[in-house]
Amino acid sequence: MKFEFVPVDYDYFDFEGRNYVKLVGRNEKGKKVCVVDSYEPNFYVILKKGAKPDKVVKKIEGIEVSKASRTSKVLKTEVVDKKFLGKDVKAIRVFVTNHKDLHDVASEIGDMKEIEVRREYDLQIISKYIKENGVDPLMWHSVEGDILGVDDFGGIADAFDVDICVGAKKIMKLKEEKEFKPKILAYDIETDDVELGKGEILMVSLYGEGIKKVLTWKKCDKVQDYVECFKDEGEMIEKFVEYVNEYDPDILTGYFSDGFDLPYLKAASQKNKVKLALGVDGKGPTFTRGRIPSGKINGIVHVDLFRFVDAVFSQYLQSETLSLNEVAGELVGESKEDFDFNKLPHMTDKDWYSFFSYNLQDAVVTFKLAEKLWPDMLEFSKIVKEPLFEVTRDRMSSHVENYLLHNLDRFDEISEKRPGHDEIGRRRAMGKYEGAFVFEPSPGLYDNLVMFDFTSMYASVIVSYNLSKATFDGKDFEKEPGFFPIMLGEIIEKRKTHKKEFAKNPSGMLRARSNAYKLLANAAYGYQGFFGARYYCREAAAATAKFAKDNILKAIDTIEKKGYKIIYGDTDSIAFLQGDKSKKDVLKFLKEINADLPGIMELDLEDFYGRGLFVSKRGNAGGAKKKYALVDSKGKIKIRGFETVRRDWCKLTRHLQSEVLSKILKDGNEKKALELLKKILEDLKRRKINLDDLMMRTQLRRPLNEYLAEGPHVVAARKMEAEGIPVSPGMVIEYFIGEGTGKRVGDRVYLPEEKAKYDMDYYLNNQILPAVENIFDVFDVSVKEIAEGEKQEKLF
DNA sequence: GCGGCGCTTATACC
DNA sequence: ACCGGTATAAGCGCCGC
Repeated sequence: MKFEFVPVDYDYFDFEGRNYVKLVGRNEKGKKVCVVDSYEPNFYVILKKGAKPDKVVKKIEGIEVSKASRTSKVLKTEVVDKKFLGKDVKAIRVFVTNHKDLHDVASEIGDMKEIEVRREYDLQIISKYIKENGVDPLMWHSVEGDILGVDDFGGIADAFDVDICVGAKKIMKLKEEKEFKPKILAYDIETDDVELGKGEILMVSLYGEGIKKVLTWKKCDKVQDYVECFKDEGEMIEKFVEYVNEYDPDILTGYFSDGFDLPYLKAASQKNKVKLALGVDGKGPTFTRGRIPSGKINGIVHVDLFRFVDAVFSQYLQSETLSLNEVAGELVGESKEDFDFNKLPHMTDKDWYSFFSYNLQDAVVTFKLAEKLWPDMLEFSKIVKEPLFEVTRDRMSSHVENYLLHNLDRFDEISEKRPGHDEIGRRRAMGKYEGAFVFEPSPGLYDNLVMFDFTSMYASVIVSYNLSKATFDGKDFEKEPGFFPIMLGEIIEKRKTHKKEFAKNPSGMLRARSNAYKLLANAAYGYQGFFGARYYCREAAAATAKFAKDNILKAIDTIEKKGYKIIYGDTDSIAFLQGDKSKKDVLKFLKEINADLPGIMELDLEDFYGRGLFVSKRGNAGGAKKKYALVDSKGKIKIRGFETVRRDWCKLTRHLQSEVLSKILKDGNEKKALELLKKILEDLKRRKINLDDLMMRTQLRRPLNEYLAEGPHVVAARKMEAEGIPVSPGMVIEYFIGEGTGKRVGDRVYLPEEKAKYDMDYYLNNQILPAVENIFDVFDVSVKEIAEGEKQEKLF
């Protein structure tokens, strides 16, 4: 039979000692299809320059490796002309019966004087399959094959709960790009104890197209039509499984579900002795080990949206935490409902109804977030050619590496290996190299600023100067363009093209595509300096930073020589005074600068700004770097580095400072800002400030026992633990400073629920004054004196 | 008991 | 451990007096 097919989930299995890849996806009719394809595991033995392959081939062909469960042997060899790190090499491609034994066979070959290195025995089988067979994730293919019968592959067709199971004869990518819309199902659980296995699952919500349910066993009124009630936890879980199977999703998604919902469900199903048969194989989820366990379900892609957001988007989001509420609020404009978990021990009927509603809303929000992020997941998957499961969990370094890996064949390149433990140790011990240039500004309020910035500076430096592992000869970087800079150049080019297309014809797909290329370009520099990278090259990373620095310094010099006054600059941006020049003059000058820039490097106009404020460092006379505020021609204010944008300062401070900056930038003087400050000082002293505005929020970044210094947030976290609230790394700890006698700030730490008077002096001297002091200093206004004055007035 | 200072820690910028 | 270096600043904790 022949049909169209889009692979969504990739897996492999062994049959009679050989590897087969199992693809699960949809056909053109929307049916769930499993396609079994054969795969020939192989790796390369790269020969030394001038070495003859014959002797090596002979040794290799006789190799057999016996393990407890199977014997793996070399099936065939091919002598091939390839490239390795840009150099022509002769290599022997070694085909082995089982992928899992590649490493052992490679070791068995051992060191022969003819052999330079062995490579590609350390790649994932699925990655190699995609790379060699070209069956790319989420792309439409035409498949020719036979429906599998009960006798094929030990009867796997029967074991899989899919519409059709086919043994592939031929799989070809379709020429035209066709849309694929996955069936997404979102879920969320609520428990009475957040610690895994300790509590019970009170309810499970499901939300997708045509499904909207809360399953529970706690409260059986038929008040909300979407609530279904069951006899116990086990029965509820069984029904959850049934609904998932019935809905037959491509994607089952949760938020933090790798770390919470799915493992909790698994533990609860074991406790209740019910099957969590979510997979098409009728089996429960498995958890791959790693820093964070990943929950895998056979034939369905389990997507933990938190992982994807955390790994790929977090640095570009405004959200101060990656909670579902904040992230969904920012990305889909929808937020969660409120529920007070303190009510749990004594729930009224009404409390239960609002709890159900809350639980449902979480699944709804998760579903909407999944729909919103779908174009991004899809594009990342298509671009780096890795399955959805991996793509939604990989960090940017892996994305860069996968992009390289899946494009190596165009360059005839054999893949470099992953660094081993010792190599990683050596790389990490190397220490830092010199990085970016930051211009020290003179504190002051400036009118009419121009900001230039280099587009994708580090990436364009890598391309323009050909900086990479394969183009480094130990001393200099070669002229002949290497595959890394070439690919990066393509990435930058594609980003440009898709950005333009998007501007002309906006769509979620184009936005996501353009964005994915942008993120890849931005991560390429860090990748070469990352100790875990296959194509790690410290010299390339250091040279990138150095050439970037040379270029910004040269541009600054050019701009200065033209008669402009430089105000600020950081890494790839330069701010200077427009002076008496017209915007047209500035743009003409920009063109002149661009004409002299090397390679693909490009200086761009970032914007014109009406005013800009720069302050001094605390205690020191020098100008503070990475701290400034600008206002553009539309009156939009851009604040960088100030306490306003730091989540570890209380709201009162942040709001006040933001208002102060805004007034100063808009009015051009400090008068109104000063009035505002006085009002807040007054409110603070009259104890009129809301406690919520005084809450401090600091992230716990390691387990409590690993702290050498006990900062206020660590004290707060210990208090929480003492009260039975579990704390863990990553949590944002909330507390306020109240009155007390202790010497340390930490001695006066109170949790939000604790009853205490706020420490007026602390909030005055450690929050408000420090945040506005340097700003008013620019106008020679001493806020210390003003605060003192207020005190005097009050006394009299 | 207190001020100074180095160190630890969190968070931001690009 | 899961992309890099540069920078600000608070608060702890130890030292010397």
